[in-house]
Amino acid sequence: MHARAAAADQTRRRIIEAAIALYEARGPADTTISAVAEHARVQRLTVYRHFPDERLLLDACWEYWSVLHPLPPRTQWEGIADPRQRLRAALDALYIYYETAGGLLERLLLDRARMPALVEVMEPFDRWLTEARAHLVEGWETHGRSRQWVVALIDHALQFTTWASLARRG
Amino acid sequence: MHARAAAADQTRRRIIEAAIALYEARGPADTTISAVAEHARVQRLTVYRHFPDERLLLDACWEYWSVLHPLPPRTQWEGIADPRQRLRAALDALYIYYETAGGLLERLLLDRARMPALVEVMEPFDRWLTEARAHLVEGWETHGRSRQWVVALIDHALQFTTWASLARRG
DNA sequence: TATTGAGTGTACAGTCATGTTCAATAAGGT
DNA sequence: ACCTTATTGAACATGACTGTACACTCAATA
Repeated sequence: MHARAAAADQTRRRIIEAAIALYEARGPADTTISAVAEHARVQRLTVYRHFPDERLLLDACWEYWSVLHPLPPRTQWEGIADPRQRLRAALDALYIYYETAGGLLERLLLDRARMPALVEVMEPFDRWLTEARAHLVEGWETHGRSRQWVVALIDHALQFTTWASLARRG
Repeated sequence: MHARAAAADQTRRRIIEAAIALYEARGPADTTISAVAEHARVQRLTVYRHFPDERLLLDACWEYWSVLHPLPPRTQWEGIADPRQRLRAALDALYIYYETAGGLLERLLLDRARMPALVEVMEPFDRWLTEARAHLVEGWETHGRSRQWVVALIDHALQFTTWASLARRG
């Protein structure tokens, strides 16, 4: 019970990689099981065998992909006392992440409105952002501005769309 | 030949308004002809009679909606000499537009990737942004930064996503 | 060697939207 | 009163995708 399971795992991986490729190309909401099977050069039934529910495929893809594109560890900046330097370090790390993960991430974020399951699947990403923001808004002086202003700006800087908009022009 | 044409126009308007409502709720890409007919309380065939092609419906909706939500005239700021004040005036006007038009605009921008026709339909909007940017980037002093930096920042400030992200928190 | 099971090929029923046709209705126009 | 026409209601063929079923192959395993 070894070479057998390995072959099955190989098939499973092919399916996952095909799904991710299609997610990236057309977005998960427009990716059909049929297309995944075809792209993985596998019978449609085989996909159902490995992933009876589409949600299971989604989970598997996210897990597989998360290992290839890990979110930057918060330890990189949470020791920095100066809020300005801390934010800079955090944004540097986050923007590198966006740079490498952006291909799929963009599609996932776009399709969240249409696929409720995506919101749950991407929960680690949202939690990362939320916790990072909570940490990064501490310690700033509000030069006359309201504190809400600082939060809004930092939150905006963390958004993927912000990085995408700025990166488009360098 | 009067009350007759008026009634037909009324039906046409009901269809357009129903379509816009659905575009705003689910996005144009996920709006079916059947749903439009149902929402307008009209037979599906009637929709086809008025708009043989889905593209024609899209055009009619954009035209109808554009009148209700006109883009701010560029004359509001193009006379201002100081680039800083000029940008401020332009952003004020644009953000008011986003405030009122955002409901549908957000959906249209989201669905552009899936509906090539949308890109053509929204061409006036894109052209507005392009021309505004070309005008607004003039006259700035680049304090050591490259000129590309100025363009990127102004372009970013004009984006709908920027307004949406900042407006979410005030 | 007999068995197990992953994967195949085909098939069928069900759903949903499309696009088109046809006869019937009801109201406006002349 | 007679024509015109927008709208209706029903029908039909088509296409894409889903989910499930069944019989089959072939290689790994015990």
